[in-house]
Amino acid sequence: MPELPEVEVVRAGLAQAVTGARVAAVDVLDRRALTRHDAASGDFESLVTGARIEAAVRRGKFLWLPIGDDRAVVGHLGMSGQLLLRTPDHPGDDRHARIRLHLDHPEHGELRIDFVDQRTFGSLAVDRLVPTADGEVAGFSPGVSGPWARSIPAQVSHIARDPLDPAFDDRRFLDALARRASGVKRVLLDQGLVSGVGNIYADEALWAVRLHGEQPASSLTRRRGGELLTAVRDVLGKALAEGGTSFDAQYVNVNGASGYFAHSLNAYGRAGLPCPRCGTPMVRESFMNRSSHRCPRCQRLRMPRAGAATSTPVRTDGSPARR
DNA sequence: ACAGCATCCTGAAGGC
DNA sequence: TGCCTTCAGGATGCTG
Repeated sequence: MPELPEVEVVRAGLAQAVTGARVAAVDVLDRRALTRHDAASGDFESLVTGARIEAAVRRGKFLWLPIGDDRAVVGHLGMSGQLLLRTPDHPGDDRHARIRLHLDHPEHGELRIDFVDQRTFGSLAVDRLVPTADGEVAGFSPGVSGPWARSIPAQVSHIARDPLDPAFDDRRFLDALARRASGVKRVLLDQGLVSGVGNIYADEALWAVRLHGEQPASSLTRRRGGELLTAVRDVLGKALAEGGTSFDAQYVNVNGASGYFAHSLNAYGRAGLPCPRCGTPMVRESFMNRSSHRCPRCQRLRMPRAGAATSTPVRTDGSPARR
């Protein structure tokens, strides 16, 4: 389940069920689900079997289960991955079940985590934990802490903090925006700069602040950049409060239930439908092998005039230039 | 160093 | 019915 809100719903579901559990056995049904596992560090099954799960932590769209102080089981759901909590006797006959973790919890008894993934872009891996670059807590795992808290899986260390992380550095993000000539949507999707935002929530945030996705990031005023960041936080937070976005049974929580945010979408998937703000039919445009959705009236491209000093951002909110 | 594209994979949906 | 094309919420590695 792709973006931050959906991954957080999964993390929260796992945290309350599996923290303190021990891994009794592992079934790897499809080794393609281990493409991010470095076999040089040892066999996935033997590293996980017998381990005690300390917590469930998330940064952006990555989540991990610390096992001991310096290792974790890292998960990424890719486009279609699910982590489902099941009873030990569940048939688990899903066509796309890739990995099963059989757990034993001191209070909840026996249970199972099934990693199910149709398209196999997702994966599990055991990775070593390395100290965070800024020395702060690595990710989101409310109410639980331990020696692992300020460490991050090595393969996640290049991923930026997400905008809901208290240690997210707003100033650094705005500085980066000012330096990037790329379209602002592309920048929002760069997980090395700000994590957790994907195609849906990028379109939603851009709609909220009336920005065209191809607007050069460096053309935004600092103030517009700040408004965009606020909009990103707002849309992620609201989606999270509604349990994430689901269009079909593919995007579900650990119990297989869907979220409700699809009803609240203003831009994504609304090609041909009226813009909720001005009524103009929304358009869909091709972008990076996928789609962008926007209102052609509210979200216009405002290119800097040729010959204008590039250091002077253009106004992008439609208000008359002053001063 | 950065920007942008192709690629991994499976299944659903729509056109003919 | 069947075949073909297009599309899907992601990250990465390669190219220029």
